[in-house]
Amino acid sequence: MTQYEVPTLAHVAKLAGVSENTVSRVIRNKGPIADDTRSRVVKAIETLGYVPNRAAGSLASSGSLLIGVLLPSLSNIVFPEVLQGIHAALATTAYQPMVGVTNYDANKEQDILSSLLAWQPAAIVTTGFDHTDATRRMLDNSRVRVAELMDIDAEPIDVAVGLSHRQAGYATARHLIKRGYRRFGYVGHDWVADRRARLRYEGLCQALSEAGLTLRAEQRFDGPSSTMAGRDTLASLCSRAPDIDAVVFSNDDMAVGGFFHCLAAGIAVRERLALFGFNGLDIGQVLPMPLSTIRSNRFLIGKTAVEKLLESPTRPEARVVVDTGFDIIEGATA
Amino acid sequence: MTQYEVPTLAHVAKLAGVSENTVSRVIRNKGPIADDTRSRVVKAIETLGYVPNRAAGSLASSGSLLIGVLLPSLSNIVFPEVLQGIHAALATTAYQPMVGVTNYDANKEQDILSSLLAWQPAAIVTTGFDHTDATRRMLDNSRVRVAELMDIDAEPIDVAVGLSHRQAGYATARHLIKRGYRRFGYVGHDWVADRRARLRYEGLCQALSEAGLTLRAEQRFDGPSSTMAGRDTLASLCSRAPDIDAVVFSNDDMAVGGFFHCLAAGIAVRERLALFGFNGLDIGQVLPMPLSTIRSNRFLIGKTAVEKLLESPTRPEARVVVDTGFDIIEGATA
DNA sequence: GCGAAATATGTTAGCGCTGAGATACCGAAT
DNA sequence: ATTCGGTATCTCAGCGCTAACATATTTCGC
Repeated sequence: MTQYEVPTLAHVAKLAGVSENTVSRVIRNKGPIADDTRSRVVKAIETLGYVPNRAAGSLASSGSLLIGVLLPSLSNIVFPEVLQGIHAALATTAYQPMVGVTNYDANKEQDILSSLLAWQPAAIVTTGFDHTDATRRMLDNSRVRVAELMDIDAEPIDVAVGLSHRQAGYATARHLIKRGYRRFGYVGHDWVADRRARLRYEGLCQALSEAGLTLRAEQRFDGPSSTMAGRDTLASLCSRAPDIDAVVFSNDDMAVGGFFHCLAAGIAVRERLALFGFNGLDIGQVLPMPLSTIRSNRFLIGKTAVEKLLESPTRPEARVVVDTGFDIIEGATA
Repeated sequence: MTQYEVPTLAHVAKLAGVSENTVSRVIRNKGPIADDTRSRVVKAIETLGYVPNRAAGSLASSGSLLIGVLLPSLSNIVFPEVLQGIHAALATTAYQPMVGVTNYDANKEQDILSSLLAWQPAAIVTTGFDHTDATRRMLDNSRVRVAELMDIDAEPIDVAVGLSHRQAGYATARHLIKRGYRRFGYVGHDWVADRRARLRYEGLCQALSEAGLTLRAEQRFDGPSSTMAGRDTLASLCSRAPDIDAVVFSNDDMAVGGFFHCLAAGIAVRERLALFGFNGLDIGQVLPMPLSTIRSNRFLIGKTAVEKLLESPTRPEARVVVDTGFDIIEGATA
């Protein structure tokens, strides 16, 4: 080995005085190895600073220790949290995640998926059920395990882990009705991209309708959710419908923005106008009045998904749906 | 090809009636190809649903289109933003990022780095200058390109992209002094992990000292930064040192928490107590009073780093330092 | 109209590793 | 002693692709 050559298995094998295959087995902890041999090999690896070439390994074994992860966005803190759960579940294993960001675009998802599949991942973790036909076909052909996260309101390809957003919306309305609110408003964001926000909205409307109520006013910001969008959209809603007594927001980011609007406009939160979010983000719970909202267990969703996937290398007969549930956080704003 | 076999180059080549190499060249857009041949190949690829095996490609060409990314955390929104910049710069290329999360732990960074290097990435993007010796050695041996992000207050391995945190701290103090504040407090978080927070602190102290001032009181939360930590730590600082007129926070998360404390405790922000953060996060700018802070250009840092790395596949002679700068956001809290 | 350059494609030898099977050695049971 | 099963190791082909070179065909300058 010259000074400028990256060491390979062969170099390690030669230095340790064993065959390449033996080195390989030491590294992968596979098959019986004499203690003496093992320590010689380990020493050789350290001496050379050998780093295995996984491309070669993956090629030879036609498989890899990669988990492909497809997330719609990283600016919405919810998804980094899911990713943390995924990392947590993988921490004790030899698997590594490989992350792609789709910007809520099914075609982009398809592109990224194909480049992820090119690495022969052991499994794919993706978000929601909105996939192109080509995406579904690729997933089927590759026969990798697939987890679809966040949502359980549809039939999964293999595993789904999440919560029923429809039920969450429904529960929101029931909770607010029980607390005496009657004149409801809704502040949302672009739900072409965010199908789950729409499901919550539908659940909300259904519960209202069952109680003989309707939304007095609603307004959707035409773009992704953000605190600023929540603040401005609530401002606009209030000027159009000053008589509402409770506003449901599409999520906590929007709701926190709404809270700031109330603060600036001198609207007494809860007494004059109740605010309700979704997600249970930290930021909502640190407000001078903790935000009333629903906790979705993002970390748990990521973690559970990976655990389920690693249970078996091949798809089981039956599809699996894991409901990670949700809790109402009473808070002080509704 | 039987029904349950994944198609390879050979299958495509046979179907299109050309050699494997020709197919490979069509896929990689390399070398001259007759239009007629190209379309036959493309059609064959589509017919078979062929997905190239990158492990094989990477092995054959001893290189890959991967960029290894090492981030200390995903819960601090700053890093997802950097990652977005990285994604943005890669979007027009065939490169893919492969992300690892180190939890601010240099040993974990080392472990993850070695598994990233096992995929023969074209470049590594990491955070800060705190690496173990083994990490430095691995990076040197592999001779991949390396970008160290966020910070430019030390000598980089190859490329550094970020801002001078020392100067940012210094500028904070100068700004506040100019506005008439004299009795300073500091609220921070665990800076064993977050070296950059400490650099800002040092710059701050230096500027104060040059102006004949000192920190009247300071308190550090023993854990990662968060809104809640900021709120509670400011509360504690205020009870110990009620006479201060300005508080510098280690970052915006902490500062927003501080703002909430003032709100809840009825402290008039700016009139009685000025608040100053760092980062220029959205959340700070949506408060009823926009937070006075310093904008660090996270997205730009990620984007620039990737652009610099892709300029050349090998390390240039001279090390490169890109200062993405910072701006003072005047805001309304200081 | 001939050689040189440009264009288009084919051939071959690995890249570094792992799976399958072969081999060698040992102690225990017959 | 012979067989046997277990343990430890080796041999070797080949995963799917690409680099390098070889070959064929066309184009063009003069």
